[in-house]
Amino acid sequence: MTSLAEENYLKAIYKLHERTGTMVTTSALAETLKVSAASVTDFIKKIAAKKLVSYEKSKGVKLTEKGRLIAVSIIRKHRLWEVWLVKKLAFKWDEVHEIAEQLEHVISDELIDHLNKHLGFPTTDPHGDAIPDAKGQFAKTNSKPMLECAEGDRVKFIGVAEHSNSFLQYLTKSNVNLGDEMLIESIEEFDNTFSVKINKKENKIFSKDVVKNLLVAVVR
Amino acid sequence: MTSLAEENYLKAIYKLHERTGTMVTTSALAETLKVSAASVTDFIKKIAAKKLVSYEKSKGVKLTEKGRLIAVSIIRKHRLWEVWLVKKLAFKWDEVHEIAEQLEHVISDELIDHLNKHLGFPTTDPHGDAIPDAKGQFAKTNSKPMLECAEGDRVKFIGVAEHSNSFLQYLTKSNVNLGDEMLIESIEEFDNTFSVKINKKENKIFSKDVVKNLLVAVVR
DNA sequence: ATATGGAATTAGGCTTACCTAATTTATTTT
DNA sequence: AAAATAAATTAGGTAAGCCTAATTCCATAT
Repeated sequence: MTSLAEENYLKAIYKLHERTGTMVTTSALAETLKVSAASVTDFIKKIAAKKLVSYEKSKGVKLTEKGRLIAVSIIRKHRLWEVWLVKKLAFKWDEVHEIAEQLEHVISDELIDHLNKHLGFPTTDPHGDAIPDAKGQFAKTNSKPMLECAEGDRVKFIGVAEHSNSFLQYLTKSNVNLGDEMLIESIEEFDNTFSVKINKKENKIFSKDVVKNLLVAVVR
Repeated sequence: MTSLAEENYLKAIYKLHERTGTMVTTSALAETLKVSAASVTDFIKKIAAKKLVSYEKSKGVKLTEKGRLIAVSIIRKHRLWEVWLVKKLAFKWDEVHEIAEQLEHVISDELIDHLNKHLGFPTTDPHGDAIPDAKGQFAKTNSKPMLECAEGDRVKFIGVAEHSNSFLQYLTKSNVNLGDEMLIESIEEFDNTFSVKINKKENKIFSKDVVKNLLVAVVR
């Protein structure tokens, strides 16, 4: 018996913890869920009573293993639906989030199994994020922000650290796509502007704001 | 702004009206929605205030055009999802109802358009029910229960009047499938048992309870 | 060690969609 | 037509998930 609200709280706690690595604060949750801090305090007490989170008054919350499994199953569903929307329904990668936010709450393990099979058991979503398996395990990846690369590195673009429509649309418009191979030709030390050769053809200039959000894997 | 509960009430009213042809009673709604009659009276007043139904106290409700359009759009989504579940995900026709009951409430016109296209613009669902178009129009069909046929009629099995799992599973088990051609060889006058030749090969005996739920179109 | 500003909690309320019990209305049966 | 029965409505109440306003807690600066 997991309500819609519960699923959204657990998912938000998971994602905030992923970003910060610390306990999740009431105000951060209120901000992401667009509800008042008072509502968050209220709700947290309820899910703490159900042992989905551990709660330290005035300090914040952390998912229990039970809560984590629910959160991850929602994320799994969300990402599988995103793959479907892009691969089968021809949506763009910047159009799928809101729809997947609804689809992720549909309850049927058989549905998810069939969908997973229909998609050929994908391991990443259209933004390069890993899809956890049915047991809640993530394959670990060796990606890092391009910002951490050095001149001369040859890398593959495998994910984004920022999922806003404006960033995704900037990449689409610039014809930068997941899977592209990139050679970092030079880095301007002053402002971290990167000069990159893409797929051995085009040259592109990326600002620091861009390279810190491009996740890459070093090739060779 | 149509809530989940509203969508379910409107759909239930639509379906009950379709079966009975009359105003829909409080008790019939309570029965199908599995809520108390008092809750129904309550809710009906709210949707009547929104002009989704016309309500005559103690007599029942009828959908307004506004309410009908919402109900039909839910039915459209439900049936498109059922097609997807059967055609693309390989579910059986008796496994899709509950899942489609959840998917039908996902809100995105673009999603439905893309899904419709992905499915090749189907006009009927896996049970032979017509899928209304985006404007809420149904193509009219000329189907009738096999019970109304005469000896010697050659017909095509195009739908079911009863959607229970037990009936659907009976048909599957008997290897009777949508699209089968059937020749009515004889009818036992006493109890309306039909002897039918299917696809010019197998002979089958159908009880009255079966033939009244097989919807067919006369061929030629 | 204390004051202060921001974060969190408590108190008290609201709305939605449900409930049971009591009452009223409508339909049958006698 | 009156009585009995069935259906519908009203009255009063609950839980979930939200709100604002008031209060308390906590970290930091003085």
